[in-house]
Amino acid sequence: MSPAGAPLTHPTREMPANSNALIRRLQSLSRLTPTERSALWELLHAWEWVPAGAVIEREGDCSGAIHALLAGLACRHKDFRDGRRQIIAILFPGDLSRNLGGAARPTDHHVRALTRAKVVRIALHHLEAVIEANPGIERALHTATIVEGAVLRAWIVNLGQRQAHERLAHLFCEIAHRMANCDLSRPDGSFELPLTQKELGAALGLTSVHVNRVLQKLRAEALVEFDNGVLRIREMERLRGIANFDPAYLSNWGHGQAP
Amino acid sequence: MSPAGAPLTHPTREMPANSNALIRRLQSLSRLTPTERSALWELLHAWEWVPAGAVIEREGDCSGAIHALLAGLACRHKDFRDGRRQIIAILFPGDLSRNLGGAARPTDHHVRALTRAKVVRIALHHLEAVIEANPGIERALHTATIVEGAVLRAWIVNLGQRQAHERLAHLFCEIAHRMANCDLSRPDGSFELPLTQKELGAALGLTSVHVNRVLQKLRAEALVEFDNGVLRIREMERLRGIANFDPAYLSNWGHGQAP
DNA sequence: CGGTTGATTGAGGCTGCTCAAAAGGTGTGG
DNA sequence: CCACACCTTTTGAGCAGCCTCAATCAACCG
Repeated sequence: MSPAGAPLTHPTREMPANSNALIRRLQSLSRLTPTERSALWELLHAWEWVPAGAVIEREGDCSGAIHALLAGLACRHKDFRDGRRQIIAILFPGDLSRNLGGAARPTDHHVRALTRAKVVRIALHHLEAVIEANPGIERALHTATIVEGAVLRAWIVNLGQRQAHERLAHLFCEIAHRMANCDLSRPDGSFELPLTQKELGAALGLTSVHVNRVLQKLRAEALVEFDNGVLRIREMERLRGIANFDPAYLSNWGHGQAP
Repeated sequence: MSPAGAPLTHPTREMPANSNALIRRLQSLSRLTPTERSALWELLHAWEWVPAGAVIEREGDCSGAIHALLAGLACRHKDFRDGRRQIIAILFPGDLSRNLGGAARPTDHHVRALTRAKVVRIALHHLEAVIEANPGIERALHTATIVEGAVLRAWIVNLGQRQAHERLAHLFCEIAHRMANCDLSRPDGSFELPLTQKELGAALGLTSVHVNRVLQKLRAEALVEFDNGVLRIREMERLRGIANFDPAYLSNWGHGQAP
């Protein structure tokens, strides 16, 4: 809890680095020096809460800023004119709205808060200046981009090859692992997941009606409980078997430190 | 053909940089100095041809090397034990088997030649040394990663929301644009695309039987011709309309130079 | 010529969609 | 406190997109 303030020059007593989701994330991807941690900390103090449903970044935006999610859940999604919506990715605390290096391009999708969310806007020139002085941060950000790419590929496989119940099972497995990585799981393994069935459908390429029926089947087989925005996976092993889920893609073996 | 052992002081007459697909690609993503171009050239002289179907990189591989595709087509794909296969991405000349920074992790999918392909293996430590001396190369590689991410997101939308005929139309549009970017289109806009209907199905999450029927419909409406491994889009505008295709995600506006 | 691979066609069936309506929950205003 | 609107979940009936299985045809190759 307390900052573990090992002074280099003298990293402030005010920097509870471990309480910041982005710093925690980057630290798990690549080692950060105390200087780098405090440089990050400087970027992140002007956060604010936004309500569920708020648009964090609009499609077409090229305002020269990126946003970091510090608490809550968000998603990337693309809307069609006829009402179809695809959720492309789910963002957890510590995720960024854009990848470094692509920040100058207009975004091709919306980023939206799925829950009340703690968000900080980071001006691009500001971030670049910090990176300039702290190459370790750049390395960590690029590693984050790599892991995100692996998740996108897993989603493609999920949408392309699996049937509805396998698809939902896989999504639940992924979310459970990422929740645990963010320390958002309760002791019994359950966690808050305030997604509607419509939103699950938008992530899975299914209608909310069908999600409902599939969910009932998973419930009936005592695999999961999902009520009141809380998901509890009762039999992870069987669920993993159904989904053919392998969590390797979510971690960063090989580079930096392992979780 | 000949390795062009150029001293980096004088940018040799032997370096037809524009004849190398990777150099051309990176150049289009970010400006490269002559020194950087020749440093890249050094990395790429030991290429070889591999036959169609050859595995370029195996799932689970962590050999400390990445592969660059210099000619031909390749794909990333994931296989299930029961025979299902999803093609996750199509690689064009100038694409890499892995993203820089993730090269030390074991790959989570196969990379396979779709046609006879010109491939060069690049040892990781070698690449890192070159990047160390030429930061412009690193920037270009990261931009390539960003663009690749945009393509993955477009595939997720395609698989999740579009019906078979829209899906196929979208894939054809994407391929046509990327072919043109690689100067692989003929004057009449047609190009070689030696994919089987089974492979198209594996990319689109459809069976080859259904791909066949959808293809017939597109043909019947005079939208495309697809015979003998050659695709010709006869009415790009209408095809784009069906697919709801917007090519913006394939380019790199904002950073470096525009195509 | 037989063997193999890919394209094509047909019949039938299942998964997941559409349309519709009812039930449960929540917040708002009278 | 109730009435009302609104959203989400749930359920049902019918349909359609896509799959499965199977067979035929065409091209290529040793």
